[in-house]
Amino acid sequence: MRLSKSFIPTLKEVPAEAVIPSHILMIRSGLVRQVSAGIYTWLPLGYKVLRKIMDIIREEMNAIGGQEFHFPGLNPREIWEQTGRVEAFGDILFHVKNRDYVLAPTHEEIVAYHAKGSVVSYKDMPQIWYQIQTKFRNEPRPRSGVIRGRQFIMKDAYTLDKDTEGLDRGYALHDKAYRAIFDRCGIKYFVVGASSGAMGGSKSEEFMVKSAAGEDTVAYCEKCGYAANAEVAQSVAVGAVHHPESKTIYEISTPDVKSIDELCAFLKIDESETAKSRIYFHEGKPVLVLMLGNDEVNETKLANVLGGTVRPAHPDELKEITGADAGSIGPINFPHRTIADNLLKDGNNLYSGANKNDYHIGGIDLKRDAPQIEYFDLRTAESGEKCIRCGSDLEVFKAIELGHIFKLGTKYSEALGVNFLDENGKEKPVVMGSYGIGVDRVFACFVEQNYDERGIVWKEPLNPFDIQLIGLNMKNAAVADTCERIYIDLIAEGYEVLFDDRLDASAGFKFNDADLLGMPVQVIVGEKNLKEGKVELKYRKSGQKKIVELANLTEELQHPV
RNA sequence: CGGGGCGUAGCUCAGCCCGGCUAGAGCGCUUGGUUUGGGACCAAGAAGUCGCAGGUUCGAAUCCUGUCGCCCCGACCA
Repeated sequence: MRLSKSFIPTLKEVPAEAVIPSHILMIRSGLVRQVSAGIYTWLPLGYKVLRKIMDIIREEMNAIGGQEFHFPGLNPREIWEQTGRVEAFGDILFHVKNRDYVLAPTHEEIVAYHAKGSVVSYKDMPQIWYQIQTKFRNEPRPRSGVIRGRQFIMKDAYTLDKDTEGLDRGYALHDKAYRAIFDRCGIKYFVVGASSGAMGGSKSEEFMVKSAAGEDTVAYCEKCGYAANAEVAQSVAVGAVHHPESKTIYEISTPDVKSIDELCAFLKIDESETAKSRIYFHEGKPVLVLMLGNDEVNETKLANVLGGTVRPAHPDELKEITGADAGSIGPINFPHRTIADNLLKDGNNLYSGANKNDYHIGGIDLKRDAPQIEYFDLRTAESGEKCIRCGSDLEVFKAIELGHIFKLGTKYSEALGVNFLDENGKEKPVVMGSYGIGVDRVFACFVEQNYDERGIVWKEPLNPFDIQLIGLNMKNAAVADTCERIYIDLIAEGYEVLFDDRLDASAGFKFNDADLLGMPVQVIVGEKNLKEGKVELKYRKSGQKKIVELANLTEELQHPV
């Protein structure tokens, strides 16, 4: 393709609305353009790559027996009422104003609609149905370019089975297909077991990519693959020390000491000798939560332990409950339920608040002085702690969700009456699974993982072109003629070539554009080298350059360095 | 929905606090010429109802009110 005739609007300057690298580069290199918040046009070069991603997805979905559909984006609201999801989605669901239609944010309802009355016998199953289609969600805050949009492209698949064993098989097939898809796209990812949230159903796994732009926080062990959402992640951390001699408790005047850091500095002690108190409300009653040192309370774990929901106490409530303000609260003589993190279990000679402003208590032996305490895992795992499975270092970081596979079960088939007759002539609801991939996210994540200060660094197989052919001075007849010949030859060899044939662009301009666009190989034709019958090859990733005989060009291209 | 920021030419921004001649710069664009190995140079030019609406004022990009949009943090997130 000739650059002079292509619509590839590159930008030298960073667009004001973009913040994260992939978003900036996707706009700067003319792949996408924003139309409105969370709404993007895929420009020709970007769409070319997007199609390559979709082709890979198609191949792998077809390989596990998937059949491609194209479901409508516009759905009758009535179907969504039947599963209760108009209410469940709430404001996220787009409603059409002049008809009783909604814009589909996913397609379980439509799949169930088609299955009903058509998939009627156990002999009709299993089925794997999928599509690659635009989805609509009225996100309250679109962000990070195409990573969270109001309109996005999703590959969604659905399995229909007669029993849970069938569902297990379909689920396993998708797990395999997803790994193949992300591997082929050249994306570094990991898999996290997750709760299935509002989708309903039991088991689910998320395919994640590490990224500062991510919306989830996960703990991950590279060594053994242990990965968990930070809300539930466990880790091995050093607990409170049990000294052979337990001191007796004593009160210490600690004027203006409010935090653990200040307490440690004031008493010249280590964090591991302190216990931090937090007051939460659970079912209307206060609960003191005691953590080692500066460990943060994990509210998800706390809620799981107590059952139901919890909320932190307001500052004005603290005084009433404890007799002190935040910073001086402690477990000794605390009149309500007290629970503590496992790391404090054997602690003695600890320091904590005295429930009296500006006073702390030292010499605490929790077993002796607060025997009523119940112990649970309540802390949030942090980087550098050890993996509970293999003991290696655990890393906690932000991640983007690329794909999610769910065992739905019979939620939708029961709601919509999608039943079949089994071997015994007994009527049963179809067992469903649901499997999504954010196609635009695959694109953005690839860019997040493959760029440098000059631009995107494409690699097989997603690269939009194999080669960028650069004619440095196209007004020079020898350069122009040689470029034309190389262009035709390379295409004949089967390469996809982007030919920078612009007449008026200067050399530096073309070099910078080529680096920004990021094709794996640049073939550079300039007067200087051409006089000696040579052209230059530049490999985008390494930056390595090589002057080669024009006659040997195609051969050289077959042996990349 | 809470907090913060921004809206001036295709893009990036200055001007606004402290109202006053004809609203600016760089990049990009058009025309002509010179250039061509790391975002060239010279000359001439086109391009903005200063987001929108109302108000204050002799006078508003600038002050006030409202409204819409965009970005960031948080909440939310199959």
